[in-house]
Amino acid sequence: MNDSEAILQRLMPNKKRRLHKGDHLFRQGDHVENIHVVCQGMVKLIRHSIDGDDIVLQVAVQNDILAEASLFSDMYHCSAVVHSQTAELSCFDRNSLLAALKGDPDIMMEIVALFAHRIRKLRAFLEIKNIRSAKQRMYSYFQLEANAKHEVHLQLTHKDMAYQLGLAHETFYRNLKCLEKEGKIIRKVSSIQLIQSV
Amino acid sequence: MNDSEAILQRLMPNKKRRLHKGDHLFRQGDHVENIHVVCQGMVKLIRHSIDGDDIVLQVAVQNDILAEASLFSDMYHCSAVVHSQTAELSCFDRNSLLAALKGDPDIMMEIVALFAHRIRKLRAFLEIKNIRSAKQRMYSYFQLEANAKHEVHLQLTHKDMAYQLGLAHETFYRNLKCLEKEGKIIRKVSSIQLIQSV
DNA sequence: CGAGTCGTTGAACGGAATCAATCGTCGTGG
DNA sequence: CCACGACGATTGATTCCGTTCAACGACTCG
Repeated sequence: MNDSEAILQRLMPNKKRRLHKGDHLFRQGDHVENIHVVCQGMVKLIRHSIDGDDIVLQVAVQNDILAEASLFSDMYHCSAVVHSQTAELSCFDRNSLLAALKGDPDIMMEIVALFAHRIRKLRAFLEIKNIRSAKQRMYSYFQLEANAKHEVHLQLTHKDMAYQLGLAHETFYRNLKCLEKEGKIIRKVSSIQLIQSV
Repeated sequence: MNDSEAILQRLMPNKKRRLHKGDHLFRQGDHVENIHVVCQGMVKLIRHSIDGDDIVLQVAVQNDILAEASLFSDMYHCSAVVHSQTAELSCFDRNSLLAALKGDPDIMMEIVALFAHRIRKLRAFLEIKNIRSAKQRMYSYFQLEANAKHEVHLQLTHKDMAYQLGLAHETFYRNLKCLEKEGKIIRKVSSIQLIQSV
């Protein structure tokens, strides 16, 4: 269960699907029938362009809604392929969802809030990727993801985090070690503790 | 006028504000009174952390809504500073906006659609920033921004585009030249024409 | 038990950042 | 009206840091 799924579930029942690496959830050009939320695993959204170049539009992990925009489109503008060994998805019928939304302004407002929150986070992330230094970029990321106790709860593997930060995983490991050595963070089993400097 | 402003204007009247470089639109901790849309110029959203590090959350340009999430918060979680020489903003009273939204499900749905669209674009952008090669990153960006005629209309200066792509502006110029030399693009006065390969 | 992947470290290379300098343009103010 | 400053656009030279290639141990899952 996760935020996105929880809100949508209050609107209508959902179905769970379990898929495996390489499976297509949908293909570019398909008619939009379902809206999906990732419960477990990793799904890549890919846009195929005319000249053969594929652009990766999103690497969706836990709690991500697959192609929010497909709610408002009859056709998928990209393909979704499972990238992890397995993936579990929550499916909602698109038309029922739209109808239910229209009939429930309160939940619609919650959706607006959820989306607004996502946008803020994505924007912050974009700026973090403008930081040249790998170490600083990582540290800013931790600051952003940290809770009130300055803990970063790790939901992704280090390798996946490295990818999201736009770093080679080796660089990520090296700088993680370095940050620890400098006393700026403490690595724990499934979290990272940030240390306040002064 | 722009998309964001247009939708909000149908809900309620707005006020225009003109500001200058260095002006604060609001400060972290301030009570949220207005929602702003950038009409012209560049505004930086900055979060100040306890240990003095400032994280840039967003560099807002034309058509961007400043801190969508502030709609659902009583206090600003970041400061907004004008970064260009001048900036023109459209202001909407937050409480009136919320009330108007609740009373108009159709427009609320449009907002959901607008946000969904933004999210998709931001996600695509994030993935583009994972492309290591400057040239490929730029080309993917152009593909993403291109209209049906494979034209990219330039709203930002090259320097600003470079920044958004996370590149030094020199690198941007060099690779722009290179892409043109390779016949992949044609530079025009206020647009770039993409050439389909094969 | 073996395949696959994560986590980790080392060495070398390459490409982007950085520093630096020039030209053109635009706006401003004396 | 022109001189001046500010900034965008452009190119060259050099440096540096992140990528890449490579290799290994640990762990999980079938």
